[in-house]
Amino acid sequence: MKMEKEEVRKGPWIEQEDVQLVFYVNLFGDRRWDFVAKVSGLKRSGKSCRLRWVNYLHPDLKRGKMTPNEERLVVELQSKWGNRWSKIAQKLPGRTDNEIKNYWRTHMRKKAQERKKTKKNKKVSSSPSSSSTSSSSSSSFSNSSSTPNSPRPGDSASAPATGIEGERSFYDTGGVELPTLGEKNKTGGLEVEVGNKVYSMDDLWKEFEFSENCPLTSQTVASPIWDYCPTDSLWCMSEEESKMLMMQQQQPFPFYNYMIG
DNA sequence: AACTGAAACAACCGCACAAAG
DNA sequence: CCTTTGTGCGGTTGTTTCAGT
Repeated sequence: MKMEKEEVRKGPWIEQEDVQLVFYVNLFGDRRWDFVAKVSGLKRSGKSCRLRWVNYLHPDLKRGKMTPNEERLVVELQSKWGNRWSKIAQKLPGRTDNEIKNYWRTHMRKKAQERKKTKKNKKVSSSPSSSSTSSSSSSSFSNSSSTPNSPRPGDSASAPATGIEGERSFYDTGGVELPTLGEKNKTGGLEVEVGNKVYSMDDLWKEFEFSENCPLTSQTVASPIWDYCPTDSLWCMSEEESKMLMMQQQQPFPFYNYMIG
C-alpha cells in the first residue's frame, strides 16, 4: 500500500488526537494500525498510532510509580533475559516495555553512580555500608553488555506482543476483531467483514453501544484520556451522543467521509 | 525565587520478521 | 520464489517534571 505523500504529524499528541485514536481503535481493534491511522484521519503513521495506544492510551495501563515488587521483578527478569523488554513486560501486567525500558535506564544510571561512589568510598575508607537507598535491586545488576542481548531467535518466542502461543497479548484490546476487514468496501457500501459475518455500519454502531459488554467500562481506567471522555467513555455512549460529540470536534471525524465518501 | 542537574516520561528511528500478493 | 507491507521490538533522543542548592 503506498502511503500518500501527505505530511505526517510528529511530536507530542494532543488531546483531540487521543480521543480520535481511541475511538477508532475501539471501532476496528488494535491490529490494523495503518488502516486505523488512515481511516481516523489522523496525520500520523500507523506506527505512531500503535505506539501511542500501547504506551499511553491502552485502558489496562497502570500508571504511576513502579512498586518495589515490580522493581524487583524487573531487575530479576532483566538479569535472566537481558533486554527483552517486551518479554519482561508480559510479566508485569499493566506495564509497557517502554516504561520498563525507561525504568531500567534510570535504574542503571543510579547503579552506575552508586558504584562510582562506593568505589571512591572504598578507596577512602575500607568501611562498607554504602547506604544505598534503592538497594533492593542491588546484586543482580547486570548491564546489557554483561547480559548479551540474546539475539532474537526467529523471534517467534519474542513475538511477544502477541504473547505466547494462543495467549492474547496484553495490548490486545479485543476490540472488534477484523481479521479480514475489507478495508474500504470495494463497492463503496458501508459494510465491514468480521470473521465470516458482514456487518453494516449500523451494526457497527450498535456494536458500539454495547455499553453492557463494553470491556472498558468495567475496568479501572488509567489513561488521562479516559478521564477526558465525559462520564462514560466515548464508545459507551449512545449513538446519538457519540455523533453529537463528533460534530463538536472542530474537525469532525473523517471516518464518515472515508466510509461514505 | 531562580537556577541547575537528575529522573521520568513520551516519542521517533531503524531493523527484523511474518504474511500477503 | 521475490517483493511489498504491516507490525513489533529495542535503542535512542527530546521534553517535561521534580528536587536540591
